[in-house]
Amino acid sequence: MLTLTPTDLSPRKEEILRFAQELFSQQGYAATSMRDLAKVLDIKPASLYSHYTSKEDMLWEIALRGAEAFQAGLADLDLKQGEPKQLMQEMIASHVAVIIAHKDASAVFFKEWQRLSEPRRSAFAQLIHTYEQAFVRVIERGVAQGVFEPMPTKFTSSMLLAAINWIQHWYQAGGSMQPSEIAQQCQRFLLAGLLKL
Amino acid sequence: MLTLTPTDLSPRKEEILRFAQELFSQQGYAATSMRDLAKVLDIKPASLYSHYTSKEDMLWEIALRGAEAFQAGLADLDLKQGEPKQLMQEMIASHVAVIIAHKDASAVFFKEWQRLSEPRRSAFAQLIHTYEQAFVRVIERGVAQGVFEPMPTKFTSSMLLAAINWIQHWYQAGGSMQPSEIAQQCQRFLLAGLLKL
DNA sequence: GTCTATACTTTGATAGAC
DNA sequence: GTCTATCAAAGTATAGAC
Repeated sequence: MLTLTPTDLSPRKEEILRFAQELFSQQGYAATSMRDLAKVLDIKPASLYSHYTSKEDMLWEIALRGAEAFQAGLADLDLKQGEPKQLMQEMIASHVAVIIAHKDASAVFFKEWQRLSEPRRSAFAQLIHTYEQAFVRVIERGVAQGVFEPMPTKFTSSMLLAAINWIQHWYQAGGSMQPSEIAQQCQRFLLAGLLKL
Repeated sequence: MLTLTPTDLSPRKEEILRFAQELFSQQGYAATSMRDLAKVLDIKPASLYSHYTSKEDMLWEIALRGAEAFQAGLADLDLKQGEPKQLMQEMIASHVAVIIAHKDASAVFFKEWQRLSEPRRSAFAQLIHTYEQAFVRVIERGVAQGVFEPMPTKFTSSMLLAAINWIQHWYQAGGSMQPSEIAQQCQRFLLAGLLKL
């Protein structure tokens, strides 16, 4: 059976995972070798296998942690009852915050999970789908209430998330825009596309 | 010296490139082997080298063709003088049209070019930058004219393009939305984020 | 937890015949 | 333009000592 929640790891495993995340995020999973990873950790490649049984196990662990972070961001929101406009603002803010706080894991959540082999790949696609559905539902509710413009809701929802996801490969801590300003600009730009004129 | 425009290719080279595009787009460049490519072409791996001297040469050729397609889409527009709102609508329509007409090359233009080695990688980054600058300039002009909302123009421009780029990995010919409807929805959603209220 | 040593596989690429 | 045959390098992973 497939476990869909991250595992508690020893400090050393955590440390290795942090470097793995960074490399997978920067160069891509397929283009990152165990030798590359060993080099940045300054150990021999074989030593990695005392901690993880395979490269894919690392990818899987990183992906699960990413998924959990995004889910957790929505956990405090009242997705069923909240007023769509306000709720969507909060969801956007949460999504931005997770990307900034977990930049490397986010890259795996967005892209690199596709390198997982079955059945993990399909299971993970399902986790992503569930997360995205939360956005679709709120947009649907906003349209139904006449607060949002009529629109293809799945299409728009995915486009909105893709717009925010771009922040992942642009953001650098210490850049010219503060996280709060980034979130604000996302809200302004994206809400405008949803709201009725 | 580095040539920055695509080469005229023999029919056979074109055919090989079409399959290479498809695999690079679907699985990623790094995760696609020459053996994979040979298999879909139903030839032996070694035969590929009668046409291309390396795997990276294919990637380079595909990337250049992608860049040319996006550039060409803007060629007929009066980027310097056009009225920003109208112009941006046309630029969005062009960008969408190129993605749909060159789905696989677009994936390379958006992502896989990063696997190029230097100096090609840097040269290509410059091509992309130039293309994106056209969007930035028009947005800047719109803000200056008071037609668009005040905003961080580079940030917004990149976010806007990222939103459209998502279409690349979503679009399937014969899907529920027609290309014209897709372009229309992009224009509606994204222009709203630019225009002054 | 890391090492040395190594097995085995996959990969990009070349040489030369047809 | 494709084949067979082959290589060297790089890849993932294992065994067993310290």
